[in-house]
Amino acid sequence: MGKELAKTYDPSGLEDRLYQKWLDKKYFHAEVNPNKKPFTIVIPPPNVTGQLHMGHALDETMQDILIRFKRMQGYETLWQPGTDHAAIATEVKVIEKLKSEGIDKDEIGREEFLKHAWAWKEEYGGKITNQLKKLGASADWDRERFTMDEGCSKAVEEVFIRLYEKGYIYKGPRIINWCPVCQTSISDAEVEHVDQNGFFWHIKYPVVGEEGQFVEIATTRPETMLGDTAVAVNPEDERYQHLIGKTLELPLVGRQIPVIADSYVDKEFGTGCVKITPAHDPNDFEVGKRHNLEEINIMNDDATINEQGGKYAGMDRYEARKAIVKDLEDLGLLVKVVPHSHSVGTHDRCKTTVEPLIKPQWFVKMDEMAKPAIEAVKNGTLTFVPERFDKTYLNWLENIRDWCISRHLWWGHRIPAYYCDECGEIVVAREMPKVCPKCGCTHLTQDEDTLDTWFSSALWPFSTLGWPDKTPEMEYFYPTDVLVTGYDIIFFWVVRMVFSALEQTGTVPFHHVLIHGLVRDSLGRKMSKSLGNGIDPLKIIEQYGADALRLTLMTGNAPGNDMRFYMERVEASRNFANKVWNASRFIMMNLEKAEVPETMELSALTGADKWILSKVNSLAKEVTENLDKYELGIAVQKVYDFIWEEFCDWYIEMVKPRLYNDADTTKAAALWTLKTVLGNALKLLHPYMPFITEEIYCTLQPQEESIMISAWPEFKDEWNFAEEEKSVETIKEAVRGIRNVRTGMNVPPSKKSHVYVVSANEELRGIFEHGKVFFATLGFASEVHIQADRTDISEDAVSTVIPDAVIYIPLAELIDIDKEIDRLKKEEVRLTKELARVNGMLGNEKFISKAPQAKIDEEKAKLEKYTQMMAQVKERLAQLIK
RNA sequence: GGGGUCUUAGCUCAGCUGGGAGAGCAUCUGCCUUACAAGCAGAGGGUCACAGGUUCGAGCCCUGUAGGCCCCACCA
Repeated sequence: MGKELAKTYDPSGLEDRLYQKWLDKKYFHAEVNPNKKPFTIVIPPPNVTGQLHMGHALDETMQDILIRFKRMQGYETLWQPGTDHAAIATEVKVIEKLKSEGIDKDEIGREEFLKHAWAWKEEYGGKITNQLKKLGASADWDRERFTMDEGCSKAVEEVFIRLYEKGYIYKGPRIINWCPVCQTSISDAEVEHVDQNGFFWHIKYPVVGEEGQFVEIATTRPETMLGDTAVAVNPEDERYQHLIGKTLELPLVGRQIPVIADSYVDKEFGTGCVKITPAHDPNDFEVGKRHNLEEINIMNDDATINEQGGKYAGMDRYEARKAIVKDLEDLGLLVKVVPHSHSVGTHDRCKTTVEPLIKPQWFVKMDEMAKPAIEAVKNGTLTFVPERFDKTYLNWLENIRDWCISRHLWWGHRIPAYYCDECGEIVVAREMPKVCPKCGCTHLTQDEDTLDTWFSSALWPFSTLGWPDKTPEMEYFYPTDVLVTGYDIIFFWVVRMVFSALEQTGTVPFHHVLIHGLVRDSLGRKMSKSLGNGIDPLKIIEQYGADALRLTLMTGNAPGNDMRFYMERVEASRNFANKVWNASRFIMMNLEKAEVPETMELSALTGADKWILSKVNSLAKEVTENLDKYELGIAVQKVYDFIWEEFCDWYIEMVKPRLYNDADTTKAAALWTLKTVLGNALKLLHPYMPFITEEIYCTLQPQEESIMISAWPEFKDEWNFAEEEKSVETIKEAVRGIRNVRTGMNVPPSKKSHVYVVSANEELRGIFEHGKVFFATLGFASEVHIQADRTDISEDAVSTVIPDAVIYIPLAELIDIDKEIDRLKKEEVRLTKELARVNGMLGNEKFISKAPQAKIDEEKAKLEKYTQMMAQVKERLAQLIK
């Protein structure tokens, strides 16, 4: 084709073009194909109105790597994409937008509001998926889904009805977490506990009928006293036995409340007397149930005090607190105020302090469904990678409480429950019933609330495949293979998908859960909007390319750990891309100048060719093994090292003399090897760096359509050359020795020197004889002599010792005998240490009797090697010192 | 209160089932060698937090200590 590659790698322009090509060719599209094995991943659906951040970039990159790897291996790979309606987040955004236009949500009403919300979704919904495309994500966009599309909504309805009919969904007044700002209930998982410095207010409640007698309680929330219906003490508490059963007068309110005994009270904490407010505290709620206490709700939905609060009605909860404390103080009932740090529940989205309130809500009963989900991990049907996260999962499930699924929102799946206007009968059904089955009334009203976002995302692995219908996709692609997500979402999502899938489909939704950590900023801080320290993946892509970003995200950190993101690492990745680019450019330049045979007799290859071929062969094996174990970072590190060190720094340099000499009979072999090894290395790199590898691969082999659909390299026995690998390693060691000596003496590359390799080992001399050319090109030798003894070598030659050989470099005018002796003595010290270690091991009877034979043999071989090298060093020293 | 995790080179981090301490960046020394200065060739730099234990052998396993981070939990 003769297409020239630019001198430096420039990803801009190239990436969009290649992505479009892949789309046009439908490479991402998966179809049910009985002739192939399926491999499926469902994307954790990003919020439909969201914006791509580094966390997504990491998550999607990992999935794309696995998908591309499996696709090349010949699997029918489905990466199922889609987005989540993100109930609260989206609703809040829409409300804000309407507000800015002067429109009030409540004025326009539900129907009109939803029109605006859908319009918003249409406008911004495509944004994040387009951003995923910039990353190179090879998801099957033809199958894109949305949690509120028809199919997913049908699945939601189906599950709700099934669970209701089974008795797993119930409605009841319970104390729930209420967000006064978002004006909705939220689940336990959405409550974030934050430590706050508050106060302990000690307050006296007078004992009725006993003038001057008080009970001292301590509270962090004095305003809730308006709803107190008892004071509790521990039944074992000697101090307060006489109080149990007595009646107190609630200050400011005047209500008479009993002193009750309940073991919930901790004798050691506070005063040992606890005010009980069943309507505004989850614990007190439980106590209240046990003692049949009245539940007095003192708050409105916006956390202002209601008419139950008497003179405080209308005040905000914090205003009321101030006023109440002040009034108590005036009455002389405030004993003291003690600073106290405690954890306060806040809404994870808006950070508002949650108000526990009693409200009728819908719940999912968890105890029964949790069991098989626990079992699935315990018996290995479902595994976490890394393994330690199964503890997080199990810990949550084993302590799970019923799941509050109703939300006082409009944007979401409306609860399919209908109430009879006459008798209040609840009917759960797919459609509004015509008549009430109980009283025959024809007026029913649908429940106003919608479902928790996670209720629909819990069904995502199968709702996207067509469930509850028995679709071919469900048959073929389900259960999915692996779920990739962050550890921060195990409770919210992973757990709920697992128990939902087990309940509805009878199987786990995926076999493995690959967990990753958070991407932090360079100082280790969480990237956040409020800190303004977020790094925009799209900006990085624009500047350095998606490949560089992807490589950065995949290197330098262990699975499941958080990583720090800093620009130096992106630059390092970009530099690697450039390295790959230039090596390929070099190879293509040479390929243009000569004919390269399609196939090559392996016997025509030189030792160096066989060495690198053998290396890339075992690399393919290792990388495949690592990828199979989800060791994505280790795998790419190996490819990186191979390409940069072995292939570029050694093989390409070794092969240059052959390329520059048209008379060289092995030139074709060199070209064939360069092309073959590069091709395989590119394939191994492709899942990580899809764009650059595609561009090079198709330029290198214009007859190939795409690297994406090329076959993944497999280990081949006939490419395994153990002997050549060893020989080349020996030569490399010798060359390194020569370079070392020369650099140590500040000899510039321009100054060539003779090199004498002296070895009594005939086989070794043979190897060096073959490697002569490498001493010349890589070791700056003008002449190379391989010989069995020191004949013709001047006394003042510099030397270096390698196993079974000594290399001499005569540099008479440069030699500094003292420096030379120093270097040899350093080597002597090193060898002495090594010998001591090896002798220590081999001299230890217990080592000999207990260590594996292979290890013993290894150490014996080392002993021999070091002994021999030591003899050479000593001999050389003797020559110099005499 | 429970659980998890971390402490390894100046910085950021790897180190798979225990068998001679690694990378990137930074630093120092040479090189504009016709693929690449976003590069090449070298060098320096670590009692692997501390204390015990198991083992022939521990950065890796066990126990404890100190410090950091995270998650869960109803201390009013």
